[in-house]
Amino acid sequence: MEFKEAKNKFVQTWGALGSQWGINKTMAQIHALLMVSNEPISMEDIMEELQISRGNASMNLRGLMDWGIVYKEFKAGERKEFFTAEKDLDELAVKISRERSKREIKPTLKILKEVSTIEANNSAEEKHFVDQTSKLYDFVLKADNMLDKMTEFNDNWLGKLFMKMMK
Amino acid sequence: MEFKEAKNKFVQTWGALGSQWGINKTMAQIHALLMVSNEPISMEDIMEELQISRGNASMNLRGLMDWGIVYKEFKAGERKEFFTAEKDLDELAVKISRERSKREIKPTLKILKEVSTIEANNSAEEKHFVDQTSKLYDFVLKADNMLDKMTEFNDNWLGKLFMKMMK
DNA sequence: TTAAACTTTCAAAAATAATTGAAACTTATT
DNA sequence: AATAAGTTTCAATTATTTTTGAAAGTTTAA
Repeated sequence: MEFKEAKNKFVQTWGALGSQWGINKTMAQIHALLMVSNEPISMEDIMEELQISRGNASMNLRGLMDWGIVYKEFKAGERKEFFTAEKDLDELAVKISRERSKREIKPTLKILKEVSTIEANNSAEEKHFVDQTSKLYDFVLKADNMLDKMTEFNDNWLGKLFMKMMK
Repeated sequence: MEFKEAKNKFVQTWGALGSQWGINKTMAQIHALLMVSNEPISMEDIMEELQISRGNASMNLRGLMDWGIVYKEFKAGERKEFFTAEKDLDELAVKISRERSKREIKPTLKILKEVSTIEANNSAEEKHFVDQTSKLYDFVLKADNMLDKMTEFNDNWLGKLFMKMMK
């Protein structure tokens, strides 16, 4: 396989994966492209390489910047903007999990708390509902904390020790 | 908040969350409904409660069973089929992570290996591509293994120790 | 201040994904 | 073997999400 083919395959795969994870295809593709590029890329080049419109490129780049995983760069003497992706994978994982926690897990926890604290009458049905949603609340809270700790301690001794233990 | 309202809120929330994670809304809603129900539910009841068609209910129940998180049950004397969800959350997490690994991570690793092992010429561009995709391969492999180990040891002493360490 | 270079926005169009419903299929009962 | 009870399938429809492209907005430079 030659470079161009490999690069294309990577971008396509990352894009398809994105869809399965609720991220739109183009956004994932742009990210893929920036990840494997050794230098900043202009919007023009992204449009060209992925064959997408200016509007599409603009909106998805904005989206990636909102996630904190793509940055704008300015090149001396150049008028236009260039973009780079966070290339440190540990850092990328931290940012993604922080953001997902903020956007999805925290709001879900709020709802779970609400619905699990209703006054159940003594029917088995209502008791089970309260019981199950409470368990879910605890579980999600635990998972969220764990993920947070794991990313936080990612590359320190504690994390490394854990990796060894789990081998 | 009264029971019916809470239940509805939970089902809606779980459904919305599903979409963000690449699971279709109805599938997530059916799962939610079964999770908080203390007894098996028939397809009729699911259709009624979620106001969906027979075909939709059938296909999404099938999907949930393929994930291994919903089971068919037969009630003595009853002709029709009833459904229950896996209610043990640790078990649910294990099944979901196993399945996602099989469906998404493993195929991705295969591609990453392919594209990261091309013969790079000595341009910085190609070198960076190989380097970055190799790192990505290692990272994804490590994460996949970790998740596997974590769910496997979920409720044994090692897991519990880890939880304590991370507090 | 004007014009050029570039970016953002957003309503309309296109693409994709989910849903319906009725026919085909299965299984159990008489 | 015929019928009834129930389930699955899938082409057509409907709903949702993404993309386009051109107008409006910004910034820089002469």
